[in-house]
Amino acid sequence: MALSDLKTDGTELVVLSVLAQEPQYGYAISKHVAALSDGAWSIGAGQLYPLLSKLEKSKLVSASWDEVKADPDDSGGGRRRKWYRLTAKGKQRLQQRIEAHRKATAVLERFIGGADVAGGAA
Amino acid sequence: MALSDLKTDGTELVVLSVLAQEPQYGYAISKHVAALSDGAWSIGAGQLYPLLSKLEKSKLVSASWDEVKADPDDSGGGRRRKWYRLTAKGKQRLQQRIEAHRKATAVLERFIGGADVAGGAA
DNA sequence: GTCGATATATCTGAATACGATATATCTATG
DNA sequence: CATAGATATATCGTATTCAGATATATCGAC
Repeated sequence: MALSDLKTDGTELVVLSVLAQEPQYGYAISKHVAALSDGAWSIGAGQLYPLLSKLEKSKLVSASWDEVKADPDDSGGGRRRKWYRLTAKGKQRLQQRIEAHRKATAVLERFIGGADVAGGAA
Repeated sequence: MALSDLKTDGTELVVLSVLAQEPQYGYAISKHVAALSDGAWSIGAGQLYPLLSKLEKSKLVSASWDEVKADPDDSGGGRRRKWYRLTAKGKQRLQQRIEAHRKATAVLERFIGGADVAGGAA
């Protein structure tokens, strides 16, 4: 496993978690991540869209375009948003990721615990 | 921060933690990691030695060769081993990494907590 | 009508991971 | 003695991944 669980795409875990609460479009996901992490984390467009595309291909999320026509008089079409929602398969994957993360964190605590002489925690 | 703290070199954190307990040589570190993680994790030579070299250059660890002569009486000795020990700077770095990891884990729980509807909790 | 925010998407240079490879010593077995 | 496997350190090469830069287009504010 080569320590992979410590980093097995934290971005994927976060995005799946966000989508587990409600369907979102890409830009909103990135804003949501920044907000919920108090600005500590950010997902750039260069990571988000390839990831969403990958998730869609592997059937973990389903996607559909929402054509927003704000007003019938509006000559233009409207801003296009692509909405993503978790599939049943995606929910399974999310639970797997959560379990793997918690297990990896527990193992890591064995290492950290023995070394954390200044932190105070036992 | 781009979600980096979730994975900011878990290998480095683990290696520093191992060295925080007592000086070790490379091969022993890799065996120790496998043992303490119940075989869940492994650090290949291709990752370990470049990492140790990097840590040494940045003064987080100090290293010295243990030249054991091929003494017939000295069973188990005679092979060249390079011993690594944490420097004061390395201990500081380790504490920083531990804090960053715990903080990142706490933030991640905000995301996971809202999504973990099927897990043991709920 | 220009600027910044919204919105999706790809490209690219840099860093990293991990297995494979190389060298050499020690131990166990035939 | 020969051979193989474990110990021990170290580099290489390919593949993946990152994160910023770039591209396109709409919308609201001034």
